[in-house]
Amino acid sequence: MTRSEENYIKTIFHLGGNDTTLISTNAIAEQMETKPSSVTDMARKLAKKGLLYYKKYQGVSLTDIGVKTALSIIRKHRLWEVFLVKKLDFSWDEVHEVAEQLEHIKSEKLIDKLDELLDFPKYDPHGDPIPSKDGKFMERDKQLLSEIPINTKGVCVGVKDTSSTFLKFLDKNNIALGNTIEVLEKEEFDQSLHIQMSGKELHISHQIASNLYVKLND
Amino acid sequence: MTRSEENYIKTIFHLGGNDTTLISTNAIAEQMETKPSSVTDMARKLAKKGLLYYKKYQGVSLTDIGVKTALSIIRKHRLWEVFLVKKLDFSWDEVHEVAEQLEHIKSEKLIDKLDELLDFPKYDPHGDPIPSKDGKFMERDKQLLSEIPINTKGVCVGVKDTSSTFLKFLDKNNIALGNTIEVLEKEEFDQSLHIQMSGKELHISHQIASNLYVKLND
DNA sequence: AATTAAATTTAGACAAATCTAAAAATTTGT
DNA sequence: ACAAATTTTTAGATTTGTCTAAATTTAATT
Repeated sequence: MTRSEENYIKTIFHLGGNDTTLISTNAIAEQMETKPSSVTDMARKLAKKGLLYYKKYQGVSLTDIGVKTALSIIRKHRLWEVFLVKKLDFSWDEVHEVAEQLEHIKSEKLIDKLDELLDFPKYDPHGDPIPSKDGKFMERDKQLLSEIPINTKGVCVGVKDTSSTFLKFLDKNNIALGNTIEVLEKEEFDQSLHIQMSGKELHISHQIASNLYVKLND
Repeated sequence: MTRSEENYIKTIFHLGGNDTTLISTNAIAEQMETKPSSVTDMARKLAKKGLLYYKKYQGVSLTDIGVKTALSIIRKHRLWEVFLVKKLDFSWDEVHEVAEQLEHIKSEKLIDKLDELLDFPKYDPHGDPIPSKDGKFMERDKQLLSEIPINTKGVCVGVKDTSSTFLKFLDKNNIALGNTIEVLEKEEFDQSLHIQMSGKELHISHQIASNLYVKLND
């Protein structure tokens, strides 16, 4: 598989192509910052290779092989992200770009050994699950901070927005995965939240709260 | 720089292009398993980019920028090789292929942090020197085992042939970098050697001895 | 249901990197 | 030094992945 083919497969997966829902060429083009006509060409090619189904004018969906391929690429991407953070002291807003390159390195041994070096991590630095060698992964039971009731406590386990600006903002406010958060109060007016975290009280906007995942304490 | 451009620069450097000697397009083509006409095209392109001098029908040599570029790629390649051996338990005959891919990853921070993780190694798993960030490196003072006199002792510090078959052969015979070797006797007939290593006596062919580097004890 | 709007595909072109076959330059051999 | 052999370059074609602009299909609107 070429790098370009891999990027298409990965994008289609992220757009929800793991079930039979058809993904439009337009949606893919937009996500990949390319033109719909280019997507059409590639869709044909990947369909012929058996990685996806392509219905003219309707869109594409991944075949079983396509899904397996996507999970393998995502596994590599997320393992490399863990490596960058845990072994090379990258911050979580710096890893994506480099992992985009590293995910295309072809060596099964490399990725298995990397997995071992990192002690078989289950989640990447943004809280996203890392598929196992055989393509299984557990999506964590989690909710957006903006959607949990007042006076409940949860642990911060992930981010929805993984943009550099958002992650840097979180760093600046000492919001990190693993922190325990309690919702003290919700402002009716702008849906901003008063929360307690690491002993301190904090006021955060709805925009922030709707991009932070927490796992409720059981 | 594209991956292809980087491979050309690296190959030209290895063919001796770090001085003003002109390297023929044929030699480059043979080394890279491509056609001379392809080399001509790329030579033009790289000359226009200022990475090498190209004299029609004469050959190419790297500019200062070209040499710097080559050293940067070689630095990456060798650091990744060390990583694979030291951190991921690859054997020295497995690293080349993967390092060929990893050397093209673009991130200065990545390579600097990797250098740090590995404790700033000076040599790769085959004994070849690793250029520093600013392109300096020390070629070790070494000699081929086949060329040192009888009854001298040396430490095995490198291999000339880095092919998988040769490296596997060395493994099988417990010959590794760092071992102390003493030449006991040379056979006039076939120039094979009787050596002492790790307490044991060994008989090795000229072919082996002329692909092993040793550093004489001082 | 007809027309307009939007999405998608087709057709043709382009850049990068390569190749083959023919032409040109250089080197070699006598 | 001149012809033959070798090396190198040129010219034109190919593949991959992309693009633009035009044509076609599907969806939306009244």
